[in-house]
Amino acid sequence: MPLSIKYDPSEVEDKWYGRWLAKGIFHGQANPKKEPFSIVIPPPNVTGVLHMGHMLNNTIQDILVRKARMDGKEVCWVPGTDHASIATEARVVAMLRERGIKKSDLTREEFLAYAREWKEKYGGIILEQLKKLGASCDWDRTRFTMDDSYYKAVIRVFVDLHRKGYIYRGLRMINWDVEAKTALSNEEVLYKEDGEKSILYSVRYKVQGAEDKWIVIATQRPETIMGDVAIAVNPSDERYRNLIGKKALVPFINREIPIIADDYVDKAFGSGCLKVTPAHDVNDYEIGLRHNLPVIDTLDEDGTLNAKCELPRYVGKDRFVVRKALVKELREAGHLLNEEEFVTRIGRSERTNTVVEPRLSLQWFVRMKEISHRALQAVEEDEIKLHPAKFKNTYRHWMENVRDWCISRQLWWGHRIPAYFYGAGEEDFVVAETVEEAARLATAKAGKTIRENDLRQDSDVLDTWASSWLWPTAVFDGFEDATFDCATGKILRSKNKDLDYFYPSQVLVTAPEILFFWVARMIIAGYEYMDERPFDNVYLTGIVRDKQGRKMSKSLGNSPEPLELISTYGADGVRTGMLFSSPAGNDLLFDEKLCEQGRNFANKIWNAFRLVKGWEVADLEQPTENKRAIEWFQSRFSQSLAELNDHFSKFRISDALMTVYKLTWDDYCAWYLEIIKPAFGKPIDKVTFDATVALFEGVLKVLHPFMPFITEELWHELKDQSEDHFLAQAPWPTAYPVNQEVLLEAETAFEIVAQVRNIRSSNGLSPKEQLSLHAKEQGSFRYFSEIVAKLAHVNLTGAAHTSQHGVTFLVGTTEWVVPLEGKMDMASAREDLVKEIEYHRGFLSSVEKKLSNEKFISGAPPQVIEIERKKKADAESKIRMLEENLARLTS
RNA sequence: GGGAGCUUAGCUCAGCUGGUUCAGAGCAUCUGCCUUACAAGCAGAGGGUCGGGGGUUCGAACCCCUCAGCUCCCACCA
Repeated sequence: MPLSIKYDPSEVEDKWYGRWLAKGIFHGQANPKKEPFSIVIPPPNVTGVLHMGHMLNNTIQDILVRKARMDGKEVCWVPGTDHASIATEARVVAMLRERGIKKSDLTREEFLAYAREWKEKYGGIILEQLKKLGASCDWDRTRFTMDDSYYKAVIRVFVDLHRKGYIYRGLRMINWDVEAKTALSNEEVLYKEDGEKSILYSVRYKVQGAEDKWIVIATQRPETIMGDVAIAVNPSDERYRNLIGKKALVPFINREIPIIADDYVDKAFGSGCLKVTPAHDVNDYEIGLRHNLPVIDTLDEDGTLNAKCELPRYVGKDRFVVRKALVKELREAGHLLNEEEFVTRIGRSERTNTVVEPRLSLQWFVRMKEISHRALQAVEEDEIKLHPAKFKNTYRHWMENVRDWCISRQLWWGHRIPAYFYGAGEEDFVVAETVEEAARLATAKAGKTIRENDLRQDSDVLDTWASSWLWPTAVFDGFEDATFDCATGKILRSKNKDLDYFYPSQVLVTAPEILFFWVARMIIAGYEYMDERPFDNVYLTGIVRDKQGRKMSKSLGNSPEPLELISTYGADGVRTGMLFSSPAGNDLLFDEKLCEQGRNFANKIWNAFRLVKGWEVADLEQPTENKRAIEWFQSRFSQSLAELNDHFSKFRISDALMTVYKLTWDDYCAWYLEIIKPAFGKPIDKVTFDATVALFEGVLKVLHPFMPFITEELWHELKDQSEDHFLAQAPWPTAYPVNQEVLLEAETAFEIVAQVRNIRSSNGLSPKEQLSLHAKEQGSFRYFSEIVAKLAHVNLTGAAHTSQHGVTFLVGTTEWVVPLEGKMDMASAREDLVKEIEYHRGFLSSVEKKLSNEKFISGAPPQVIEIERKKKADAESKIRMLEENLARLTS
């Protein structure tokens, strides 16, 4: 059956993926005879679907992993998913809302049952999609951050860090949704692009102890003035310097508050005076801490004012109602001096669209400074290398300014904080892995019997990153009872074979935007629990954007559907397409044309295969040019291989692909196959054929990490391999001896061929027309005369007759002539010569200028001067030749 | 506001320690080809004052200063 002219990936891909899986070649396990190579996948959100970012990220991981497998390493790429508490909970809430169910009407257990149902339904999708891409993960090891063992690990770590004093409970301003009566994460607070219109009110406060002296503040929240505890001015503000240290009176309630100085205040904004309300503003809270001010919380959790506002007429009324009424009162009392419209950024709840209220509450924190200095050092000293290295700066800056990490989230979907309360006091709690243990500890702490039923577990869950930061160890069950020493809080790696063997992993491939959220914290946890870095290298990919440079997003609708791309262009085509323009750390401006280029490349390989496969092999003598071609390609292949290995070692994956691309297309197809290709219908000699297949095999091998499917298919077709012997497991090729002389001569020969083709093209001569070619000097070729003759369709003849009309060209310093009696376009030949002479004259004069510069002669090293002298001599002789030719053409 | 980075061909990017592997690659463009593996292709060609200005040096895409533009991260203005 004749082979199709086009490569069809559809059947090929599923076939080979199935066979690889069936044979278990992606599974890795401790093997002391081999070097380990492991990667842990950045776990995608469990309910997520594959997007272009995943495609890029996982393609890179797969390339690295497949290369390592061919390098003979014991490879383990651990896949899995993240429970993604906020994202998943939000989606479950939305799903319930569609069904007419409100989260607030459900108990925690009911809600979690829905969430689990959701997870079961959608949880595996993204991993199945990764298989379509060809991802060679060790699927037997698939993990989920809320698997029982993983859950236990997270809780164990919380307990351990608390015991070590790294976790504490503290006050923190959070975003509060007064309608849903719940805290919101930053991600759930939305800001309108251009802000929202609001009114800035100027309100006067009486200065204590001075007749008719007032201080004017600007606020957009007059309803909070009863919570004021100070007025702040900038210390360098001359206008108010004499007021610092005095007191002011809050309107209506006449509470005394100090006038203080703080750098935070912007002299130019409003009146330059800021009312400080620590309970209702983050910055005010910070100022309050600095100046030791009290906190007066005048708002209840439903957004109404409480008794602390000291104005009974407003207690129980909504903050916006109060604002309106209070503005009226202020105006009537003459305290309102000005109202102006201005645009401000107001946060609204993603869930209820209500204006978010900053609110103080008790949260759990990790002390980051204390726990993170080894992690900073590790990157500083290149114990962990970032690629590209420019991210070191960003990393350092963050680590040096790291703030305590708030790890509690007011959600249900996640790891529930293992703190158990037994009394009303702030300190009446214990932290324990189990409720039994908690009861025991509580009894001891309280000094009286506390039963499990008397305990209330903290209702919050942990930040998602407080589970995923354990990923590199937890996926290997590092925190299981048998290997975790609860007394020291260290993992005993010798008791866990897999962990001992595969940790640390060789590389982590992820996006720079989670360098801090995730990468830095994994490093911290790695040192804390393993006493060792979690990975040797971090490869940071860019963001996938569209052609116009916009981030790909659902709402813009500019993100292609990955699976459709795969079915249109083939997985190999999409993989290479994504990598054609994707150096580490650079954003990828995605264009479907790149996938098209990838598909075309696959097709090119396919057709090379068709050509070779179609040859009839005969027991002939091997033509010289074939022998030379084989020698040359072996050297060329080895050169590329060295380049390729170098690129891989530096994680320059795009460059590696480009090397393979050019080796395949230019060197193997365009030059090598064209040289050895027998005339139509003629057989090829066996020696050449066998060598060609062997060389093809080498090309397929280096292509395989990038294009696993087509290469596996062709490898089997080409060599009749047994079905359960895979290219995916074949050893990476080794270099042939490199013959520099052959390489150099090939370069010259190919340039001559191109020059002759150019002459045909500019003189309108057919490629088939036999021409002759000769050098001005003898003995120009040692190996390549037959090859030039074949490719350029020329007869190589002896020295030129100077009288002949012909086109000449220079390659290196040798002059070549193609006699074209009567067939040539004299005018254009002359024009070309004149242009070339001009160019060389210009070049010559710049060299001469350099050489006549006294300072250059005395300052530059001798070899540089020597090079310049040679340039001068070469240019002069070229000009001489060209001028002679021009004279001949003109005569 | 604090920090980091970028600017080289129409586009996306290489360019390591300052000098012949220095001005490159892929794509796109233009010209000619349906030449028996491939038009998803073949052959050939054109294209850049290395963001502007200044400096250091015998010599600068590369080092320093400065201006302009862009991008990202963190904190966010009562």
